[in-house]
Amino acid sequence: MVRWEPGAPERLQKAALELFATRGFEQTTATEIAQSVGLTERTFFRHFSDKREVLFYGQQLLVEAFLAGVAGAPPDASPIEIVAAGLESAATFFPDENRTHSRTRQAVIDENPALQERELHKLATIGTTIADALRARGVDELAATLAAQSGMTVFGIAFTRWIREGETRSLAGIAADVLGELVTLTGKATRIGDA
Amino acid sequence: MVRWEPGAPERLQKAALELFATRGFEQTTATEIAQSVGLTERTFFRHFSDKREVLFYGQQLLVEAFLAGVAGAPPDASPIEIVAAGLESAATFFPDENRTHSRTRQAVIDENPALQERELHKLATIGTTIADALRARGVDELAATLAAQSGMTVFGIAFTRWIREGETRSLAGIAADVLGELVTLTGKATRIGDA
DNA sequence: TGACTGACGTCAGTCACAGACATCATCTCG
DNA sequence: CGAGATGATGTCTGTGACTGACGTCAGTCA
Repeated sequence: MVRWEPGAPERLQKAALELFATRGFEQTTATEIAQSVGLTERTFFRHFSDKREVLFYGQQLLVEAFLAGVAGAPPDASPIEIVAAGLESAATFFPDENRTHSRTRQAVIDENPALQERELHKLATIGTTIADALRARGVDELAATLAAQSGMTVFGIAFTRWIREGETRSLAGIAADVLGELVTLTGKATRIGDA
Repeated sequence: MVRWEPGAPERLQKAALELFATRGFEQTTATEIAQSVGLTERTFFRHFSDKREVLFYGQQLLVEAFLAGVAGAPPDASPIEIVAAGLESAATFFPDENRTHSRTRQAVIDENPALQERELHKLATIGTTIADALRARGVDELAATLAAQSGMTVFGIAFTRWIREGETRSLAGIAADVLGELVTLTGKATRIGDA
């Protein structure tokens, strides 16, 4: 006989997404989420630092996937190539079966500025972590920051496209294309940095 | 005989920055800010949609400066070159006399995640606006988004460096350098997008 | 068996924000 | 010149996000 149902964070996360998707983020209170899975508001805030965080549970795994890709890049790879390796590795965290779920989640985020802020902050934090990893590999400060943040830009754009209705390509494939486009784009800046 | 002192938003903004800088953002209540300039909490929230927003008052002018630069770019300029023009124009909004003030403000933001979130969201919003402007010039969707977001990345990095203790170069100069470095970096991605 | 721990509940409090309504100097127009 | 419109403000009141302090109790382990 167990005292509580196990997996409180997961149950809260699932219930929260469902409620947010139907009623909207602001129209859903933390108390409602907690009660819908037989818990109290206080317990909700023990698992998640704030109401928004429940939607971002598990992001640490994405960071680790990214870093694993960075670590696996060949020693002579350029910063952008290292980031490309990170992107490819991170993309494995979003298999095509997750597309529908990701779409639902993103729809909720896209409807609420507060959630967009949190998402951007998460991406920026990952970018900082990647930049640290690049620096640890000997990349200089500016190049590391630029490459890492550009990688986050590419990831964000690729993810948005991966989510699109009718899209069938894998996230990794899209990310590679977007990164390629970035390279092409900057290559056309003939009047800048052509040193 | 006037009923109220004029310039309520400006007075609130000034007082808020001072209080945030001394006591910290979270340790300062909206009521305190308002009372310090002889107003009430309710009036504070009439001028600013939330407590964080008081630090971002006037960002619209930055957007307009950016857009003016974009509009002034030659018709045959590449997306990156257009963004470069926008950056140069936007940089004029931060003359060197403002360095100390910007430094103080940024120190407050850097200490609080909630403020960082707002800042990132503002930057992203500007990026979206620039992307729209690029698309209006005929740049395709992906290139416009990539160029605009990259521009925001460059702006952010350049601004951080402009703020650094001991830095004497202008923001425009630093931004041009950072953009050049981005072009150089992506040019080294020999295994990617070399189509 | 008894102390200990971990996950939870209860209670009370602070503060960010928002709606409704009153106030009053200034402005507008007949 | 006087009545009503206007706009920025104050007052009052409520909700919901979060927090600290404390109590509870099943399972663990010495």
